Amino acid sequence: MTDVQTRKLTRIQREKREVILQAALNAFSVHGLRGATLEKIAVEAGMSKPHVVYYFGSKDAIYTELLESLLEIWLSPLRDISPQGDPLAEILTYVRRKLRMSQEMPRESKLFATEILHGAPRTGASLSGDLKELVDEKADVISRWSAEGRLARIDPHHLIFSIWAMTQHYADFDVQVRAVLGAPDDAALFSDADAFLTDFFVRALRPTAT
Amino acid sequence: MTDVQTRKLTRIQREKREVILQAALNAFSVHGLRGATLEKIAVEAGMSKPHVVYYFGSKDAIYTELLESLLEIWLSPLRDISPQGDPLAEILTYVRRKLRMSQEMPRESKLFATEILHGAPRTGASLSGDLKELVDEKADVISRWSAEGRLARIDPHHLIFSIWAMTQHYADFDVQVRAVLGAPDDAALFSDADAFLTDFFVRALRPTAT
DNA sequence: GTCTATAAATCGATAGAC
DNA sequence: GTCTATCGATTTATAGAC
Repeated sequence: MTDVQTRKLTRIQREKREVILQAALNAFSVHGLRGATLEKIAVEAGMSKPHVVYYFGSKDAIYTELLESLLEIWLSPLRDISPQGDPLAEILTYVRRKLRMSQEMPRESKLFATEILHGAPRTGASLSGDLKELVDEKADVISRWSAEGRLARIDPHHLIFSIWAMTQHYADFDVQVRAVLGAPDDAALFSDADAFLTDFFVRALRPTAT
Repeated sequence: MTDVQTRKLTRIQREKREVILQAALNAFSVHGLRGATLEKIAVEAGMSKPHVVYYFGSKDAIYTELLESLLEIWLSPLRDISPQGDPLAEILTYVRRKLRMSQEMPRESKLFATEILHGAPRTGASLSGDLKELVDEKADVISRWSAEGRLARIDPHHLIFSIWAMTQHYADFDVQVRAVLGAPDDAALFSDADAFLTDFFVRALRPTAT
């Protein structure tokens, strides 16, 4: 390992790495790992191809670094679900934060989507390890809420899947969504989606009166 | 154009093309257009690389042919929603057929998912043309049902998006779903998903008593 | 129709000057 | 640290024998 990655970084080095990571995120999120080229990343980052390699060692290393550095942010809304909060409010907040992330971080959403779609060769261990642990923990919380009658009886794991699916759909398949809706502006689209999802989950999750 | 595609096909030619298309579907659905190689397709199809090219002209042509030939099947459940049927039953049937397609045709689901995720360069016109037309038509039907009080008041376009998202999630992100659930067998997973989705959409769509 | 051999292009990564 | 030039590997597609 002779790349700059393994040593202490100066401010300028950190900034350069950040520029490269942003350019790489643009490329990878649209074309995938194989489809994106070092050349395209270098041009967008405003430096030469060897210079990009100099900072990360390889194209693969940039991709892996992106995935790892974004994972915590990506999972934070789920992590923040609190057992002490109001059940319906906690879940609605989670849904809304995930939807807002689809609006504000569509590239990150697509990056994870392609990675998992292609079999998660770099993230497989993390999925069945840390992610499973986190989801199981929150699923337990939701189960308890259901058992206490504070939430409709519902399979907590599949509920979490449904939230992932519905919110990330607006980022991952935005081309299709916008084509079908006739290219609405961003604000209108996500405002409608927020209203829809809120209403949808309230109906599905409000405990039925006994 | 000198490939066999442009001429009338014998039975043997059709069968060979079908073998190639199946091998290509395996490769493209896992690795995407760029990630899949002609070599891998040829090996799996049991013939040489030039032979594969001989039958379709190019790797791109195989990919495009796959997308086009699968589109009708892929949209048929939506097309079959009948304005004459019972509203809730029609939509639940749609949800279940889409979920069954995720179980039985995961490769096709992933093929469309990667295509749209990467910006739908080959399908863009079809999305804002035929697909938009079909979705708008069915959205009108759902709107009428809502207006007549036979279904909850709900945004029909976003309802259709939510059905796409939740059902296709089980095919497109199956690696993640299985990792989080601890690798359940196929039958159990989709049986649970069916029960969850049925219950979920019944709650969300049943008209509220006035 | 089907193959082997290979051309042609692309792309990730390295060498070496400054 | 940063560049130009280029290597070497991969990969799509073609040439040409059978």
